[in-house]
Amino acid sequence: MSVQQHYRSETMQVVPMAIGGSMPIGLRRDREEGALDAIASTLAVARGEAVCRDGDPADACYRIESGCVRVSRLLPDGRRHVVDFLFAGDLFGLAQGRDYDCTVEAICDANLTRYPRRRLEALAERDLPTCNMLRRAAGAALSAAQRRSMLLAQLSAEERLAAFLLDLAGRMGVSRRLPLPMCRGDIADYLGLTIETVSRTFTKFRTRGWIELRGSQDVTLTDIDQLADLSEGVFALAA
Amino acid sequence: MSVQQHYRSETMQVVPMAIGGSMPIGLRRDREEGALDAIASTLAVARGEAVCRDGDPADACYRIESGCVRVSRLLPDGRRHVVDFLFAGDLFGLAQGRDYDCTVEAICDANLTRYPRRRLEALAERDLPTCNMLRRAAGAALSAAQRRSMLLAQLSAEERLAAFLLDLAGRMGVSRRLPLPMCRGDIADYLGLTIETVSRTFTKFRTRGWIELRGSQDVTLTDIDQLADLSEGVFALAA
DNA sequence: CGGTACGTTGAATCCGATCAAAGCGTGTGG
DNA sequence: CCACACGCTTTGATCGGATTCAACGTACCG
Repeated sequence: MSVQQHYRSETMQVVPMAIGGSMPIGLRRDREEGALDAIASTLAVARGEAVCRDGDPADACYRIESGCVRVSRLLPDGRRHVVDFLFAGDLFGLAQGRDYDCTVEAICDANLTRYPRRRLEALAERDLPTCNMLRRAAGAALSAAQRRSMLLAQLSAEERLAAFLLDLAGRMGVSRRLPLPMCRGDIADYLGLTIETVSRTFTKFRTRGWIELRGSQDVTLTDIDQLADLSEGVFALAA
Repeated sequence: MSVQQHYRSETMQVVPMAIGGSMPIGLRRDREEGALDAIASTLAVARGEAVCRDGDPADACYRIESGCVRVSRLLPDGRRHVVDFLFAGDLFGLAQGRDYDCTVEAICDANLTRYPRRRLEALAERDLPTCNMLRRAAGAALSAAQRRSMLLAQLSAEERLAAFLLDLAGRMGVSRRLPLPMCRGDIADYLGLTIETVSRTFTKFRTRGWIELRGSQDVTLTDIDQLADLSEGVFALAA
């Protein structure tokens, strides 16, 4: 069974999240694009570079065109939380606060489209198609965020990693071979685990023959049924 | 320091979440209410009764007018996850799927306003103010859901309960004395802990003099600073 | 070559889960 | 009115999965 099949049940378009009140989306280039294009500019970000930082004035919203970015926050005591990984088609930055409450960094070279926040908000206020698109995007992102809460609240380390791998494969549109753009530490902070636990769990999956690893960032899912079974259908609830 | 002060930093209006792609909100009765009122009806639900069940056709969206409801889901293996508790002003049911993916039950007698889903969606499609209100509500709900993910991923049992109590006090609009409408099991399934751990943590807080308990559902927050300190500012990030 | 950053593996520890039993409160029926 | 049962909560003892601490391996780069 392919990953796509597992994920077909989802809302069709793979939908990620976004940052603090900002939403992630599967924005479609279609009719109304004209209005959006009028205020858009493009931006290339090299691997490791930040797009914005927690605390900066939130003056723009972005769409990922290619590459992958990591959205993260720090707790006062230094613990880091990875809010999400965003891929092509995802939006972020529609925060309601004056400032960003997340840091966004490229983990692969990425190309973004930039929408000035004031102008995008003004457009949404008066343009029904834009408003509806953002509304739908936010709804989908909310749905994804709630599934993630369930994952974090109820699943074990193995279950979390299995769900993560399947979700990622679905979002990246691959069926078996999955090039992981992020490092173990990123995955750990995303899943609420430690680096060591993530690493050990990868090893377990490998020794059970559920995945193959050709280097730490190149995973092949060899037994998707087992992984899906373990993941408790967290990402197939909207069946 | 009062709980309100701790929470003033939040988006003004206390904003809860909603169910699967549906959003929770602080809906304001204002100008455009006319259009919404035209399709609204009211509904009283007694404590313990269900408003809708996971798997039912999702034919309506609701706003809580009074009381409190619990939104929950079951994993295939029987584990339960409490997605949220909703109070007066909160919305739920704007799911994108054909069916509800959550069960919603009253934990206090509650009064709801019911909006037929097809008509509400049609209204949002053509009415800019309604669309914008839903868009904002979804954004706020998303922001809240992301804070909750951080809580679940990074905080210890004590930190989670402290954050929960402060959040609840803020949402219920009380400063110190907090009538808990939900039982220990509900809190456990909301925070990703067990009943026993929740109970023990309440006891710890009591013996440290941070809270007083007059019966298990009547809590008084006596040292909010300590609780806020423990909660790592998870609910004050949008400062 | 070192050096550095990342990943894996091992051993010890700890927090929260699990198993078990005992309190408590409320409501119902004898 | 009391006895009892049932549901919820608290507390105790033990277990186990994930973290922590530590070491080693590996790849990349100056």
